[in-house]
Amino acid sequence: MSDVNAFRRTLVTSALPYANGHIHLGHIAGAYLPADVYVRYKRLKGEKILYIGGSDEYGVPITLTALKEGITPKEVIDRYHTANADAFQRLGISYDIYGRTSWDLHVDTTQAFFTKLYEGGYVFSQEMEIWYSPQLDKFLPDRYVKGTCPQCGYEEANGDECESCGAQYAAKDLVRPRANIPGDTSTPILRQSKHWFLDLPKFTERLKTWLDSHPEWRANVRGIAYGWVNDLRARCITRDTDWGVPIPLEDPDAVGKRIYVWFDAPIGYVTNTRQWGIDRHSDEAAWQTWWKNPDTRLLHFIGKDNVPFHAVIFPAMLVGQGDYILADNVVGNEYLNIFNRQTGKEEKGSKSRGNMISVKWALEQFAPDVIRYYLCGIAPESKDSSFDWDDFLLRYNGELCDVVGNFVHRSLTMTVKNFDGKVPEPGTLDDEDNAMLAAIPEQVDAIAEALEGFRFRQALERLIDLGRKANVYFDAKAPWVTRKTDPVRTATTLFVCCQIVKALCHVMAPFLPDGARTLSGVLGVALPDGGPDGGPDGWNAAKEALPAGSALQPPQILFPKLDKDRIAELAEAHLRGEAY
RNA sequence: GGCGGUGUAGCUCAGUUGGUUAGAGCAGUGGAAUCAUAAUCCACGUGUCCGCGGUUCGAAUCCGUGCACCGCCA
Repeated sequence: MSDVNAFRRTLVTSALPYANGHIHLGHIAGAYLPADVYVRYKRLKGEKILYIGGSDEYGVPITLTALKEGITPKEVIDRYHTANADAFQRLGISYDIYGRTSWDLHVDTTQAFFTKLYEGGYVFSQEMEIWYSPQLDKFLPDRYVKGTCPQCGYEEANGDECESCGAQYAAKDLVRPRANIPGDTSTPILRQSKHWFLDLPKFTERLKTWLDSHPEWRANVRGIAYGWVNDLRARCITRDTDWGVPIPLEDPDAVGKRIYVWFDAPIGYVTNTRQWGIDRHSDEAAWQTWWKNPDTRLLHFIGKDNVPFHAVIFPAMLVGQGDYILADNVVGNEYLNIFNRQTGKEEKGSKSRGNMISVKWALEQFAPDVIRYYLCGIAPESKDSSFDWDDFLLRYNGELCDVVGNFVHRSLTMTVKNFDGKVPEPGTLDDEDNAMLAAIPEQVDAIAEALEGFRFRQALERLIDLGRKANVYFDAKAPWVTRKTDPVRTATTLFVCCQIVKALCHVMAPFLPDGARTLSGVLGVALPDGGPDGGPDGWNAAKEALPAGSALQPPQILFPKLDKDRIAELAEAHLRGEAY
């Protein structure tokens, strides 16, 4: 296990969503929100951190969408890139850059990766049999061909895999092939085509050593990664298509072919870091600090489908470059399912089922903090979890609003009303006061510990726990009673409450940026937001006192409660498939 | 078929390196309070810790095996 304290800066990536559809809540709960919470926490703490994201814009499914809609691939990716970038921004996923693999710069980065691997002897070519359309005089890569699955007989199987039974097979094994292109009525035939392969077995020992050095990773990630590394096979990295990065070889067989999307997609992290350096520092070489300096800590946040790429294949590609760092952790998440109240069962989110909830739709219904709270609370960290409307209402209203929000509000309104809008001067602190004050740094550290270990649900639970302790204290001290008899006692109680509110303001910032911002305005405290260059420590500042006499603005409700009937209506709309 | 993950109170889950009567929240029942977003607080749990076998003075925690669910790869 690496010594986390030995690193000087952190580079965080979230999987690049495919620009062929709208991002949905499952994406957010797995790969984006946890990363964002982590990044915001580190920024608040003043550590140097850079957060990279972007759209994955090449590949056959995008050209298929274009064909079916009668538009260009460029129009497809522009539509979804714009929509997804906007959804992320509004939800507060705070990328330092949200790039695109269609950028010209990405051709350069990808080709450099390919060339280095080629020259290092990690890429070889081989002839293979591919389906070919006599009518269009074109090869038909993977999803351009449909047919009957050789395993289960499903008639809508793709060229290389079956959605029904999950089987993967060689193209030539597909039964009764047909072109999946509007207008092409010919029957595909098999033809030889030369392709290039990444020789993964050559990286086996290096990858094993690396995995062995990280016993602290999540069990699911380690399990999947070892499964792959123990049985590595060469993988094809080119495709018969014109939508992708050109193959940087003089070979005439490379004409009309492109680098396969799974190869160039993770390289997008590097491209986008390069672009960030150019935009931010006008420095073409700024990115190298983040990718080649061993005192940089690289972290990938992904869903489980992406584990093989981030824990095996991309690292192999990095090893092949010679001078890149490898990830210090791959934070892989399970899936977020959808709980169907009608059937009482969990189901997988899928477009054909129409049960997906897009971020776009969710943001039309709820404030970002509302979505962030629930999704962080049910993040599928060690096993699948599910989105459930009843649970959503219960968690958000019952925990965030009632426990934390209401504590903040009852404390501040009573303080402002009775002490002239200022933090009161405390009298002598008794044992309960001291115990409560002592609990603040304990709880702040406990939340930090959970965040450092990528246990986001636990971190959020500990935040709520501080609110629970605070309510117990408030009730025990009953300031609404002492107010009539003992002003000094009341002042002392509310002074302590103000300290808790202040701590809550800091610790909620990574999870609930809007609520934290509003509250920081009421309290007049600063929430620093460092970034790649670092800054002051606004996390541990949660433990510092808000001095007596500090002016308070009139309190506002941070987290308005959700109406039960409205949630029921939205759940109905969701059932009707209107949430995507 | 091979592999991985998960399996703890009605529900959602905590349970660090094996050690005293296995915990929390929600829901439920009863009570207190009324400052507050009708928000809070207190009290109340006879749970084959999935089953079976093993290691150990002692296992929810380690090993083996079987079962169930989810997923990856064939």
